[in-house]
Amino acid sequence: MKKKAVVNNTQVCQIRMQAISDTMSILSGKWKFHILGTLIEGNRLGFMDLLREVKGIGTKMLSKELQDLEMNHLVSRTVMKTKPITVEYAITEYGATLSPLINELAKWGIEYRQSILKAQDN
Amino acid sequence: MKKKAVVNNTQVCQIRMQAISDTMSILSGKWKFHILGTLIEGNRLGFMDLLREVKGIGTKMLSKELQDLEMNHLVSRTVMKTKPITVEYAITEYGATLSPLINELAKWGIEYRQSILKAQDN
DNA sequence: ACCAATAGTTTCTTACAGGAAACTACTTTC
DNA sequence: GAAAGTAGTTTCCTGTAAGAAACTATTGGT
Repeated sequence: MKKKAVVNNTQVCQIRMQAISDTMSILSGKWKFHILGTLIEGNRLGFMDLLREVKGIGTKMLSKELQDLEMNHLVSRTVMKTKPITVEYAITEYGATLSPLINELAKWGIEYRQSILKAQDN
Repeated sequence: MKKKAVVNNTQVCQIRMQAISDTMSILSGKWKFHILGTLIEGNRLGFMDLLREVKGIGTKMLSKELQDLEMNHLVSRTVMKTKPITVEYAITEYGATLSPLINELAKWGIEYRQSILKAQDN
């Protein structure tokens, strides 16, 4: 009798797994959370502002990541008719729905650090 | 007057960013969430069980990812004195603290799918 | 003796992510 | 007219993630 998968073959499980993959794929890469976090914090930033805020990122990556985020409607891009032209990036209403998730990530990471410190005290 | 970063230079912000990086680094890779989700669902699984449950993964990746998770105390590995030897992997108490985060990821992904379907109805 | 199942490790190869630096293009300021 | 600021793009290079396949090693079943 061959064994089969028994845990992960319920439909609810499949859908959840797929959903997690979707989310992670949209937020993949080294910089997405930094950019989103920065835009949630200080709304309406120019390209050069973001380049300064998101420490370590280069123009290529910033440009590419912003395009990804814009494509997924998490960030809006507005060209202003100033001279020289400036571009304003902002978090969208939809992008703001990521806040609880980002908070969970931050919360877990902070607690993780604390648990390591505690473990070292022994 | 040179512009400086103004949004992300508060200490709270720095700590949160670092925490998010920590979390993402611990959960990095294509398979971590699948493995953790599977172990949360069905506790105590053998290596071959996981190989069957986590669809698409190979032995090398499963082995490596389990080592990572064990190193970070999210998963426990117990060698049973059966013959032939079997190994039981289980989520730790600490690993279970990831549940809220995993739920948020799944929730957001499911809502994302629904928002795309709605947008197509227009 | 041979196959199947346990739990991995090792090797080889490929694809992609990401970084550095140079470049485009326009405008304002000195 | 040169420098500096706006917002990117392009090219070239490298390290790592990941997959496929073969291999080790032990034991049980027929």
